[in-house]
Amino acid sequence: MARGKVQLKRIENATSRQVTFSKRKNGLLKKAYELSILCDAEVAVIVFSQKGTLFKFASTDQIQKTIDRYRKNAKQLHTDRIDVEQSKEQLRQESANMAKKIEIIKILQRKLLGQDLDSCSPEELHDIGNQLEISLSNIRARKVYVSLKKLCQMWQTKDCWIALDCLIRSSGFNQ
Amino acid sequence: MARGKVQLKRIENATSRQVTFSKRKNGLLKKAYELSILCDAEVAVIVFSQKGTLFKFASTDQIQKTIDRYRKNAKQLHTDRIDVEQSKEQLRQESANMAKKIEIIKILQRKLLGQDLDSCSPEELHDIGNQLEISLSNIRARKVYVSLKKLCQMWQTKDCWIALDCLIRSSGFNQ
DNA sequence: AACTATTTATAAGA
DNA sequence: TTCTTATAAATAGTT
Repeated sequence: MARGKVQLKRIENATSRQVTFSKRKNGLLKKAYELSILCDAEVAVIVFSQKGTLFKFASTDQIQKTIDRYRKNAKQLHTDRIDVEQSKEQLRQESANMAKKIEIIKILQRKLLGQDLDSCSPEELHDIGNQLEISLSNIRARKVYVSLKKLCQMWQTKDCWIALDCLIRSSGFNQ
Repeated sequence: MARGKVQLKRIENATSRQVTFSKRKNGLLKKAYELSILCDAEVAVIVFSQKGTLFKFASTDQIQKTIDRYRKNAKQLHTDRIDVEQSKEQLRQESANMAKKIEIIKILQRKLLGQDLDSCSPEELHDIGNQLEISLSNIRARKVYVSLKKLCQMWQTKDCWIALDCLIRSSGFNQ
């Protein structure tokens, strides 16, 4: 813009380029500042020199923060996203595992309920049958225990005749 | 910068301010472009008009991406985060629900296995006992079916004597 | 949106 | 780097 028009292309001479960078960089930042003041606009300018030095201008705190985020480098934001995705993936995996677990439990459940037995091998039929026998005997034992407990309580409260009646009935029906 | 020096302060006249904004904004972006070309620098400029319209310049892809993030506007980023948190929360809820489901199933399972019966009411004991009886009779029926099927196959393959032997044994032991 | 008088920015030289 | 200065660019006020 002075002493000769300049071609819009990379300045080959390194020194010249450095000088021009310094001048124009300052000009750009000044212009940005003026624009923000005169027109009450929110302006942010980020300039990296070839060496990697950062120059910046920001008119407000809010954009300043955003620029700070830039300064921390895009990688940080990227990393954050990856972290979020990973934790979501983890949760998805947990869900999937639980779903499998539920399936497995349900398959056994159905067999214990006497369903889907055609998918059982003879050995499995045998094992489940045994387990059910054990379960049933536990159930029966528990019933006897519950009945006797009730009976004892009644006996203690002197409801002798009612207790005796219960004893007779439970031996006949409940078991 | 022409027809009178300008005071570096907010232009009060709204129209004037708008016009100046438009002109200087273009000038700023042009300068940024020139700087990036002439000096091979990485330049990004972000300008928000008073209305909130965004104008930007970026010399490279890498900063372009960062500027795109700006363009989404801080609110958008915030919204994205909320969305992410919500979907994570959803997954957490699903997991929690599945965990509950597993617990409920397991409680019944344990009872079907004849465990934890002391937590059962007499009615529940009765129901589970009935269910187990049903399960057992299904198991027995299945065993009979499997045995008979095997027997029929043997009969068809003319293994008469073996079949007969099995029949005798299964009636004695397997059932 | 165009014009243009001036101010500003800056390329080249010192 | 900084200063100088001729000249290119930008732009404030006007049309």
